[in-house]
This record gives sequence, C-alpha cells and structure tokens, in this order.
Amino acid sequence: MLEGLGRIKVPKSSDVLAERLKQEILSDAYHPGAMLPTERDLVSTTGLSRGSVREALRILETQGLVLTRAGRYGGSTVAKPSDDHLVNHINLYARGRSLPLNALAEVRLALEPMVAALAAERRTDEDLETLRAISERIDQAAENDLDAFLAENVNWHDALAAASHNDLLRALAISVSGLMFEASRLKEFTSTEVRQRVCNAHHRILEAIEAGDADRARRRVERDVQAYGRILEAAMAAAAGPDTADAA
Amino acid sequence: MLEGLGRIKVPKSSDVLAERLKQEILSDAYHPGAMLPTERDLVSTTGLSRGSVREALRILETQGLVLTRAGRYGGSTVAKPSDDHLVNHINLYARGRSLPLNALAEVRLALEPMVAALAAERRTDEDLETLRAISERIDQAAENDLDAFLAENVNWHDALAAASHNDLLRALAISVSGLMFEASRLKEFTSTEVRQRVCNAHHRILEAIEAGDADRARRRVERDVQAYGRILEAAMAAAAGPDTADAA
DNA sequence: GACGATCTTACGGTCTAACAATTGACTTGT
DNA sequence: ACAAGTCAATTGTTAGACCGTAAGATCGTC
Repeated sequence: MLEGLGRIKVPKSSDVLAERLKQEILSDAYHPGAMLPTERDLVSTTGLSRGSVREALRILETQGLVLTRAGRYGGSTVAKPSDDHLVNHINLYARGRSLPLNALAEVRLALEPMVAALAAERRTDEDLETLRAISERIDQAAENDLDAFLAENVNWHDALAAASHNDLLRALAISVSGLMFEASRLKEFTSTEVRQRVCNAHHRILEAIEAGDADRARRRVERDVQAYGRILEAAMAAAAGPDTADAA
Repeated sequence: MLEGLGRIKVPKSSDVLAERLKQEILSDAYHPGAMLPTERDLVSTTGLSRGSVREALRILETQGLVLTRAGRYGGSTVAKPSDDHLVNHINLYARGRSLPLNALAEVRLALEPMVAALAAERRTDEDLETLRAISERIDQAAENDLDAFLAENVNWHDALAAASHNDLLRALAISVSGLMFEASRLKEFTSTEVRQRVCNAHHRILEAIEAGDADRARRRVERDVQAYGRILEAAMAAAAGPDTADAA
C-alpha cells in the first residue's frame, strides 16, 4: 500500500483563489489603493463561478487586505490591514477562548512599560497636549461620573500607546488594555479610592513622559500595571467567593 | 433640511448575519463544538439567499469562530480561534503594512523577556526536555546546516513561548519572532560567529529556566534580544548602503 | 457660460434553482 | 463478525437573472 499518504485535503475553490490573490497582494506588485480585477473579470480568468469569487473576496476583506465598494468605478481595492482589524481579531481570540484574567495581565505587563518608555522618547508636542487634556477630563470625572471615567481611561491608554509611535505595539497594547478594562466594568470594582489612585498614577506617568525620561516612565507604568492587576484579581476572587480567595 | 444625519451606511446582509451569529457565539450560550443551524435552515429563518448565508459563514470561518465540514452530519460548528489564526492575522498586519524592522524589534523586546520569566516559573519537565532536545539539534546544525539551524531556532523560540503557559503571550511572541527571523533569512546575515553566539545565549537562557530563576531568565533574554536586534539592524544598514549607515 | 437635473452604465449585491461532491450511518451479503 | 454497497443530508459549485449604487456624461435652463 502507498505509505506516507495522510488525509488528502481538498481545498475549496474560494480558498485557493483567496490564497493566490493574497500572495499577489503581498508580493510588492500591488500597492495600497490599487484596483483588483472586477468580480466578473475574475470569473472569466479563473473559470470559477461568481459565488466562489465573491467568497474569496470576502475572505480577503475579513483579513483586511481588500476593500470593496459598489457602484460604477467601484470594485475591490488593495488595502493595508487597519489597526481596528488587528484589534478585533485579538479580541476575538481572547474572548473566544475566554482567557483567564491573569494571562491578560501578564501580557499587559509586558507591553505597557515598553509603550511608556517609547512614548517618553518619541512623544510629540501634540501627543503631550492630547494626554494632558485627557488627564484633566479623567480628574474631573473621577468623582462622580463612573462611565465617563472608564471611557476616558481607555482614551488615555490609547493616546499613550499612540505616543509610542509603534503601530504594532500600539494595536497590541490597546487590545489587551481594552480587554482588561472590560473586565473591570463587568466587575464594577472601581471604588472612589481606586479611581483616585489611578489619577495619581496617571499624573506621575505623564510627568515622566513630559520629562522624556524613558526609564522612569517604564518603572512607573510597571508598578501601576502590577498594582492594577492585583486589585482586579482580588476583586475577582472576592466576587467568585470569599471562601476560595486564599486557594491561589 | 434634516440635520445630524451623516452618511447613511447600508450594511450588507451577510455582514449583518455574521455579526449576529458572532454575538450569539460569544454570548456564553454556545460552547465550542456546538452545531450551528444548517445553511438551508439559516436561509429559511433569516429570509436571505443561500449565497448571503454562505458569505456570512465564510466571514466567521476566517475569524476562526466557526468550522465547516461537508457531507451528511456535516455543517458548521462553533470553534475557538486557534493560535494559528491569530498568528496569521498578525503576520498579515505586519506584512501588509511592511512595518519597519525596529518596530518589530521593540515589540519583541517587550514580549520575550516576559516569556522567559514565566517559562522559568512554570516550565514542566516535558517543556525542559523539549527545550534541551532542540538546543542540542541547534548546536549540531550551527556548524554546517544553515537551513536546519534557522528552522530549529524558530522551534526553540516556539518551545520557549509554549513553556510560558500563556496562550496569548505565546501567540504574540511566536508571530513577532517569526517575522524577525524571516527578515534574518532574507538578509542571510547569519555568519558562523553569530550562530555560535546564539547557541551560547540559548545555553545560558536554558540554564536559568532550568534553575527556575525568573529574573535571571528575563535579563538574559533581554540582553540577547537587544544584541540580536542591533546585529540585524547593522546588517540591514550595510545592505541598504554603507554610506547611509551612520545616518540613523 | 455656469449649474443643476436627468440619463447612462459599469460595477457590486442579492436571489433562485439546480446539480455535484462529500461523508457518515445504515443495510445487506457472506 | 465484518466487509461492501446503498442511502440521505449536508456543503460545494455553477448558471443566470435582476436589483441597487454611484459616478461620469448629457441635456436643459437660467
């Protein structure tokens, strides 16, 4: 008998087409904004049906490689995968697998200090202005408006990540922070005291970034993230049941 | 005239269906492995055509939320997004935007030390065995077999990331390391001397992980990654043109 | 000549109806 | 007991038609 023959995988036609188009797109030849052939052209050149061609294009669209518009002079254009796309996929991964909170906390502890260090080195005047404005809004909301406080807190971390001027790092940091803040909102553990500590932490971090002191910014964020993780975990344990809190 | 009415966005039927199914899937009600309705059932319950239903399912499949099999008792089942899915999307983001090498290096510098620290704390005996075996194979391949060396090097970092026992961190680390090693292969800068240094670095890191010393593992990986980044960047600068090397 | 309304047309968006391929359970034969 | 063949429900794929959209082209009016 023939050996070394595993299960024979018969790929779907749309997968094959999507893969080939993907290689074309990534292979330098296509610059962002370039037009792909129309669906009907692809039908005639590939010999596939229009349904299969459309499924292939839908795959590429989901991957963020292509953008499709209707109407005359519409069609599919090559695109750069957006930050939002990457963030969405990371969120899907995390939510779909219901990752434990401590795993998220660990990743965040890896990313955010680096974000802060780079932000201290590279922040523009505009970055600083944005951060200061958000920081003020957070201070004002800390006392009475919980929703606004949480929303602005997310904005603050977004702005900080943007100031790092590293797109990939920014997307990863935003995703992970967002997931953790979502957990915070679910647990509603944010007491007035905690909010005050968050404000103070922001002030100290912003100060280091204004001074351009990368190491200080890194250390302060590291401490802040660790503290936040501990608080959240304690809140989770308490919510799960006080009698099991010491099991870990 | 009516004001406050921006551009009216008319969503595609398949997008709407995909979004609604996605919410259902993520909303606890569905556990991985559960069956979705058949395409024709979805057609009758939604009132859409089968083509639109299939496009929606293809979106979910690309997002890794669903797995579809043909044949009787086939259909779409709920799935957890796999590591491979996430790695692919990150790679698409990085390649599609042709991120600069230093951005990748920075992210790697954030992730890998944390990987090593967690690996030192959590590695099982099996993890150690795998790492030792790969390390030996790398040593053997370092002298003569460049392809094997590069391949085993990737394996080593995969195994290290796995030993951290943090799925998200592992997926992120694998992606970024993979992208950097790809760049290494393109530039073919790996001289015998560099390879020897890589081997030594691996030995020192493995030693710290065997000892369970998280801080030492973190510091050693940090130093290693920084050194690797500098070497790669120098090689890239040299390849781009010796006269522009000092411009940075 | 300028400009707004209308027409034209090339494209994606959607639907219907069918047939092919796949696959696991069921049945049958020995 | 087991192997081969049959069956049926499901996805995979195709063909053809029509609708909706949007931007250029044309025409009419001032």
